Amino acid sequence: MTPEEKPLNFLEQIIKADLEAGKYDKIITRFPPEPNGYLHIGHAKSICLNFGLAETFEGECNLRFDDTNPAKEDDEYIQAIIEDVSWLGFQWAGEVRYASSYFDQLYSWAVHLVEAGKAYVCDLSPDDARRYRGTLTEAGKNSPFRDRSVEENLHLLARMKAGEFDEGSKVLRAKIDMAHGNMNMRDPILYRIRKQHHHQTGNAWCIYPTYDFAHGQEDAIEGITHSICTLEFADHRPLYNWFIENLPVPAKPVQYEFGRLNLNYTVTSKRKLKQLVDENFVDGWDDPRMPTIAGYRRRGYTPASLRKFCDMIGVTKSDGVVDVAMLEHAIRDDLDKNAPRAMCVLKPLKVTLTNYPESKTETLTAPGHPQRDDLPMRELVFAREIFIDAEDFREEANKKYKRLVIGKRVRLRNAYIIEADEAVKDGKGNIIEVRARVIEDTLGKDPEDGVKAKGVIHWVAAQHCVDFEVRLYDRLFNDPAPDAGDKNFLDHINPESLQVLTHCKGEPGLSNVEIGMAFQFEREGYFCRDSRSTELVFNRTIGLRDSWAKIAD
RNA sequence: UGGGGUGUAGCCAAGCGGUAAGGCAGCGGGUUUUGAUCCCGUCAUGCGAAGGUUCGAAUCCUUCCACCCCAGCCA
Repeated sequence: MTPEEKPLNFLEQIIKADLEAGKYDKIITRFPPEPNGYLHIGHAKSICLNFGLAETFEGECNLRFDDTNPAKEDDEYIQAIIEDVSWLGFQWAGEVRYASSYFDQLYSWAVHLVEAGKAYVCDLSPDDARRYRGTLTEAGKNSPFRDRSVEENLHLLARMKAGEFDEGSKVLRAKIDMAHGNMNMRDPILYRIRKQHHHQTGNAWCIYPTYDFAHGQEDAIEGITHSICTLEFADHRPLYNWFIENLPVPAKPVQYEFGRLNLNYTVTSKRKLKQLVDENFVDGWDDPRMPTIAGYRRRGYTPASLRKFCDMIGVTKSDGVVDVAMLEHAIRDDLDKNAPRAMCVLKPLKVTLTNYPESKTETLTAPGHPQRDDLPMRELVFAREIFIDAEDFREEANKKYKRLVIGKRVRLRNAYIIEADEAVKDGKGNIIEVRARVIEDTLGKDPEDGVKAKGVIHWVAAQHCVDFEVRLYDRLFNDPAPDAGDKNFLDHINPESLQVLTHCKGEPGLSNVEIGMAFQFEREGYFCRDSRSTELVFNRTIGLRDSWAKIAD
């Protein structure tokens, strides 16, 4: 399907209609993360949505940190988030923005509500406040502090701001309706006392606005036209609108909600991801097994693959669970088209070519990519002793096995056909070497005797290869829904999510590749050079699709 | 017993009264010096259920059912 045929999602339909109706000259969206953790794949969906909408409709998208809770936030997260959004390939309009830079304005709007008799200082303790709030099916009751005079409220609010009260002793609440069916409308809290150092404003404040009181007003200040958030905020919308209607804001943004991304075999909850990091189940926020943008980056996923994935899954209001196979498809698709090929033997088994002279070597050339001639050719050295993968040899096998078997032939990728003669074993019966023969004149052609090779295997010359470590990553969880119901996600961590292989043997060209550089190790999968190791280490991004694996078992 | 939201194939998802797009996964076949890629074919008489309106319903109406979110001084 060509791009112009692609159906519009519900948000695109709304925006298109708004623009056609002349409601806006230009749309402005925003991506508003709280800097309390690293961004994960679910955020990637939101980023692609918000920035994508701005791109599609020639509008703008802001990057704004929703930093209203200093207790959970950290500057480290701000830097990481900025890097991740940039890496995905998006550019925000103007400078990075902070909710905290609007604190003065927010405070004066709080005063405005107090003056209008629409907000009051409440002394209820957190426990009492909960009791007064009622339940899902029973109305709450009014706080005994609800009818304080405007003057008293003004005075108390000023004293809260001045730091005269303890944390938890007072809050500022909107005066709406304690019997409302929507809990968010039962006199929601606007300000709470937090005597905390803030990463942006330092010690300037000891009261901080809540999400509800801050978010819509931030949107209004920035002239956001379409404020897009996830489904769980849908019942905050009436409150969002209440503030917009009761405050002298410079614009009237509208909130829309979409279904957040859920991925099977994956956990996407900042709290749980933080726990994996803090309790050392993984190596950090950018551990290649983490579903964080930083993790995918280090794993070898490309920005294009993540954007393609977000494009594939669509945007709707239904909450489903996307099959992680879709993500894997997106990265395979990108890397298949773009990653140069190389050969790497993961589990080396020596093969001696008995009819190939000991002193002889040949330099062979191989294409950088089978379907692309714009990628440079590579040079391979062929010699008497080579390594093949232990999995590619069996003393005997049935007809389905298309690799090296004694008495049978196999094609060495980009080189000769060989035929195996015998397996050499150690005292315990382990195969330690295979002795084989090169079939003459089979470089780029079939043997003259007409006996073709059944399969193709990869190899490297024993004296002309690079030795390095390879990290084989697999999914972090072995349960499709590790945190469903009352399951403990930690019980479903895949013990084989990381397998470290040392002394893997790669072709010579791999000796000096850039950090992050991606390759397809032919017949194995896609790998990229790890960004945190000074030594040569390759991370497996994803294996090749493997129909043999199904036949084999 | 409250409020909000969602139900189209194993999964994601088009569809907006004119007779069920597309992708992922799967299955079958072809090409192949990667058991990859690529190509071809196949995969919902059916749209949560039951009624109704209509020449015609996944689309409109009624009732019912299932699932998700909300009782933080988190976002």
